Amino acid sequence: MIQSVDRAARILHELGSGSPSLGVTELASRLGLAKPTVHGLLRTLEQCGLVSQDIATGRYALGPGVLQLGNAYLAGSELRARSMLRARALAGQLDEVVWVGVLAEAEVMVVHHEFRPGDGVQILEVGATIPWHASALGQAIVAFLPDGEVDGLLSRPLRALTGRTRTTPEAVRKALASAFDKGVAVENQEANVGDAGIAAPVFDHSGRPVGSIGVVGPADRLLQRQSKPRLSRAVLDTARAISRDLGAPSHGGHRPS
Amino acid sequence: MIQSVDRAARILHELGSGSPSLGVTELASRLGLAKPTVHGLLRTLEQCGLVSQDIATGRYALGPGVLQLGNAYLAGSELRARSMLRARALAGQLDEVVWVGVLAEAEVMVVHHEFRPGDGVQILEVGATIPWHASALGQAIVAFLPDGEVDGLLSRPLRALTGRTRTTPEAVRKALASAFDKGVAVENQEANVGDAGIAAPVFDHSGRPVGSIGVVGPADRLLQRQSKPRLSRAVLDTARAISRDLGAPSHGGHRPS
DNA sequence: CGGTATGTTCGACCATGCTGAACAGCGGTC
DNA sequence: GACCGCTGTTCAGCATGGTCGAACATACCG
Repeated sequence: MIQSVDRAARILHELGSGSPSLGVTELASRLGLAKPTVHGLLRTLEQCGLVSQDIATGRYALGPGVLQLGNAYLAGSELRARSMLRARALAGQLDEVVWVGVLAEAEVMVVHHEFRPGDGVQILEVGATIPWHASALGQAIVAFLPDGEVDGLLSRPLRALTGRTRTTPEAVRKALASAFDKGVAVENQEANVGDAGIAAPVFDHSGRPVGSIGVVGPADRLLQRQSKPRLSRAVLDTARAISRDLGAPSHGGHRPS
Repeated sequence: MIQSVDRAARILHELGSGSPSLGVTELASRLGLAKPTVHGLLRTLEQCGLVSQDIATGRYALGPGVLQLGNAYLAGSELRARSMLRARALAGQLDEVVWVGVLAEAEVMVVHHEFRPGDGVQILEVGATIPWHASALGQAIVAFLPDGEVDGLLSRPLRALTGRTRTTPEAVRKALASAFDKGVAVENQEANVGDAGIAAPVFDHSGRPVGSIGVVGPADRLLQRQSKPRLSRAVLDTARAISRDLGAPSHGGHRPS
């Protein structure tokens, strides 16, 4: 581990978590480093375009270079490229919002967002992250990971976001077992009150889950007795098709129908 | 300048420019570094989530952490936050695509994209970059920068993207003078054949241009004799309103009407 | 099976990164 | 206007962390 690169990354992480800008002294305090150390790292990051300084206040913020990298990440994402058309078709077919996500540490991050056709004002959620355990997208991926990785994730704190969020490893394991058995994860108001999600994992050529695709929307609409099976089937079929596009082995990871 | 942080940033830059994934040997060659050096940097970046390795091929690619930072950059952008509603209104009023951009090195980067209402399939361009001199968004910002910064930008190569791209410092200075005089930059098929742009700068509380807002679309529609003055006025008015929202001094930077 | 090219590991060396101390500038208070 | 507190910035000495040559392990190809 190269210490100074790790420190620079932690600075970027701090600048990216909540406060739009931070001062040298504040960053030094948060990271437990000397001010000249932080200052030197910031200057280098600034020269690279990853950070910029507000001249008037002296405070630092993320720079446009990170957006450029984020965009490049999306452009290079094979999962996203291969999902987009099928996600659009799914959104049209089901008349629901469709998201594609990947696991990033203990969260699932949206890499593609297909709007519900005909809806009014919607906010693009690409780049947004949700704790994996509180979302169908996240549960769908983790359910198919190797045991060691699942254990690792379950050993970390499982934060409650609503009153319905499952936060004990036992309860989350149950949800994962169900997702594994059915091939589809269902989440009912664990991330947001009123919202639910249904998602299925997507596998790559090696048979490993690399992401998931799912619908998100009002729980009373998605989890209606007649809707849920239909939505689940459509999501699973789309996930399988994307997996095939990515070269996944037949039934690789997925439950046979 | 901290060398190892700079090297790490250059690795990210290489991974973000074209090829979706690169090997250690290829990166070492491009950067003129030893393979163990690159390997160590990649390992650290991987632990930070900014890079990930394809286990099957051994190659490295940008990781989800960069998308998270890109998203955080957008979330923290005051220019973007204060532009969004006015950009939407402008797109509705003019029935055109509206972009908001910021200068990033020698390019202008789209930080907000408002779709043309009613259009069919559109690609979100947030994060996309265009050479500043070949776009109205870029010219609108640079026209109001201090002379020293303008000179610096003009001393760099001015690449041609179409047959109409102005590439000599003299020609670009003329375009900048016109943008300065009128308060609005107009670009006719310099970035893309068939497309034009009309943009105005946005100023912050210190009176410095921090971005621009403009319309982009087919040249024959935007630059029609009756359209152009109407679009220019609406874009300029919107830019002024956003500048006021950002606390810019009255007529700060903008030309008085 | 041999050759080639890759990613990875190891350890010695020295160049770089780190930090305490000090300074410059700014805003607030009296 | 002087003083104080706090910030970002600079400097130089020192210790450590980063670099890289050499070697190795692995995979692929003919």
